[in-house]
Amino acid sequence: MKNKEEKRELILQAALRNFAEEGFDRATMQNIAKSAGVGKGTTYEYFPSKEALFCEVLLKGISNMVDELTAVLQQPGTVHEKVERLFQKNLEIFRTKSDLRAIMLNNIGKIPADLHRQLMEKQRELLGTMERIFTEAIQADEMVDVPPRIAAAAVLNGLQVIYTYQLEKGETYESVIEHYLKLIFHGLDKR
Amino acid sequence: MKNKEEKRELILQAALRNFAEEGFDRATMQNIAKSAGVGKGTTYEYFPSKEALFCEVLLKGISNMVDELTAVLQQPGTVHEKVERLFQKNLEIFRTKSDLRAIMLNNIGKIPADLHRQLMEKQRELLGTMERIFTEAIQADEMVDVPPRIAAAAVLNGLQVIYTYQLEKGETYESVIEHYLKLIFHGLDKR
Amino acid sequence: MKNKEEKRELILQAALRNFAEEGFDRATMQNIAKSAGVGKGTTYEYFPSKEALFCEVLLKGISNMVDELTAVLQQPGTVHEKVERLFQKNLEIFRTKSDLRAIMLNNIGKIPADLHRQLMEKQRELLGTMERIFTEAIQADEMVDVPPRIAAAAVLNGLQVIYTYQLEKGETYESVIEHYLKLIFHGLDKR
Amino acid sequence: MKNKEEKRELILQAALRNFAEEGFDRATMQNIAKSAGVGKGTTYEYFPSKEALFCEVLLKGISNMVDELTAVLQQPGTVHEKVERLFQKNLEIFRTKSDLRAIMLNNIGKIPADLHRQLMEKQRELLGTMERIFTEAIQADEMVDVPPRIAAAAVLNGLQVIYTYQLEKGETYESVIEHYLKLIFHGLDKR
DNA sequence: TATGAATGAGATTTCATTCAT
DNA sequence: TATGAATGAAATCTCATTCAT
Repeated sequence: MKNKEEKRELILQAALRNFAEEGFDRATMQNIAKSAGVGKGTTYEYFPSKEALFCEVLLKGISNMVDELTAVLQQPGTVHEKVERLFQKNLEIFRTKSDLRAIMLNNIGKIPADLHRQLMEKQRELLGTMERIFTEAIQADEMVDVPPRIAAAAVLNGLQVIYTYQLEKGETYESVIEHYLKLIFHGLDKR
Repeated sequence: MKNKEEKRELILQAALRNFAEEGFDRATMQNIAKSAGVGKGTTYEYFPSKEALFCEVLLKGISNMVDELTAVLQQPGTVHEKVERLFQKNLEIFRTKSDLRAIMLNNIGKIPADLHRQLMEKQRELLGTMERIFTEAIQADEMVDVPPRIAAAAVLNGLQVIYTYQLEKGETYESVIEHYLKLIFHGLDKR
Repeated sequence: MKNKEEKRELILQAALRNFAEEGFDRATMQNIAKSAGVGKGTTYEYFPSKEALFCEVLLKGISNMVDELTAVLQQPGTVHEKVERLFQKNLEIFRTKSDLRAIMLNNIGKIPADLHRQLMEKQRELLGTMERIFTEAIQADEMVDVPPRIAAAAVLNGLQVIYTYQLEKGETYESVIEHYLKLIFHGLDKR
Repeated sequence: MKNKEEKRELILQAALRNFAEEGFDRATMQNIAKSAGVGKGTTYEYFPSKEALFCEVLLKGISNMVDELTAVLQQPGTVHEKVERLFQKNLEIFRTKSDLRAIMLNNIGKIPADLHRQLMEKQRELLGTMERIFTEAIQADEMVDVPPRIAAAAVLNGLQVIYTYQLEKGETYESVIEHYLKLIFHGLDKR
């Protein structure tokens, strides 16, 4: 017999898959339970409602993701190195956690205000970290003097390109990122 | 008495509002009809199904939006001017067409394959226009030599910042855009 | 412009076809009107309701059918000849008025009590005619002495065989009827 | 608490009654559920759709009926005895299973092609049994030499008389059957 | 008189949630 | 604790009928 924590985790993972594939409304507790290999009623022993389950899936997933991104930013190095590692980690997440991103993309409107606040808070954490790095870099004369918060937002927003960009023949995500980073650091204008 | 085209438009607008506020699944034909000031059955006189209505709302909205953005890119000017106008038009759309964006954000998963293809096509049009502008600018030695498609994707992706950025005290979207454009053209690195 | 009676007839015929193909519930006034080449509202100028239209279609059709069958019974001849003509006329009706029979088969339950009474009355007329013929034949010692009403019911019931019998290779309805008549007159027992 | 099989049976019986009284289209799952003493959703736990429920009701009922009729034909005896028992069993069914017949009469058009094939197959079984009996009887010189299949169809068709015949004062179904059988065996002609 | 746009009652079906076992 | 049978609210869609033109 599995212990409680393991079964809880099983349900969370099954929910992640189902919400990703079907979206919040179309995913059913029935299927989530079946995916998890438990009875329908059992899910309600661990989570009080479908919405609560959804929230936990999302909060946990996003938190992990943000934590991973934050971690690479906090490793020592230049701004260049940090941003580059950020994009590489982002690619890794894109490749390994498609479920989470699918949920994010399709269910933003289903997120209760309460959870939304928590999620924004998490995101702001990452933005804050990025901003701090830029502030220091500006002070250290390591980069151009732009409002660091806007720069941080711009770079973080750039992480999304990978989710919409259609690879051309011969391109790899790695090569795209390489060019993308060049743009971020050099800009469009010639020097 | 309104004529048929006007009533159709009325329903489309009511649907836009409802889909934006509730998402596809939660929005009900009942409410859309009430919003439009018509009976439930009447909506079915104009649109064969909820999905068909949804598709038309989306296709029409996105098409208009892309057309507007494309239009400003095609007015004469330097790359600088074009990209700047693009961001300003984007801000204008953001301020006037929040409903459409809300639908886009929350219902990607509900978009039928058929419509999805049409939408991607529209989006590719815009990307293509941007890419062509960059290609010419590179040939004219007006901008740095990066793969123009990637640059185009980067700039277009940048349009989304406005939808997530949280204004600080004293900031306006106009000032944010100003800094943002500076980043796009100059990059983070000092010269 | 057609006159009123012609348009009425047009609607009745369209209704006959539609009720036959779809059954009472599935047939729609919309389609009936379209089949008749008139507007939806127009049908209501001629018939107060869907049910009323259905009743008139049925009553008219059955009345015609019974009248045709009655007519052949009233032509002079022996019992043999009359019953034989009855079956032949029945075959003719089967071949030319499949719509009416389709309605009869599938919509008995939809027939309002009021119409049902009228229909039974019509049927009883035919039964009565047949019964009278048998009564006379018995008195004339032309046929065996059985309760003429039961004999009449048996023969009339026999008319239905044609609607369920599946022809074998080489058989024709004509040949089936020939054997069938032999049975009616001679019975199963050897003599 | 009833077990699953019993509840299933309860719903089937409620459906039988409702389909008989209202016809397929007018009968509602709501009412069927109420008749069965269960909730609306419960019916869908046992039958995937209204149509599936209808099919099962019909197939089960007809199968039972045909099996009962077949059984009496297979008991030993002369052709006379067999046909007589057939009519008596038919009367018994008529008296005890009016619901089923009502459905048959009023909903032929609602029967899905798939079920229709199964039903015809069942009916053909009975026709085949009857035909075989007649074939043997003819070979044994026990009855007149008519195509046995036609004779079988005629006799089986005769079973329906009971569903349309209106009893006169002083008549009973038993007496009607008695005369009817006489007709089948002796025919109308005098000897 | 002829029309068809407008309507809303009503049907089937889904599924989150409860609760007896 | 774990289960799944039972439930009914709610959503989409159909169509007879009305009525303004």
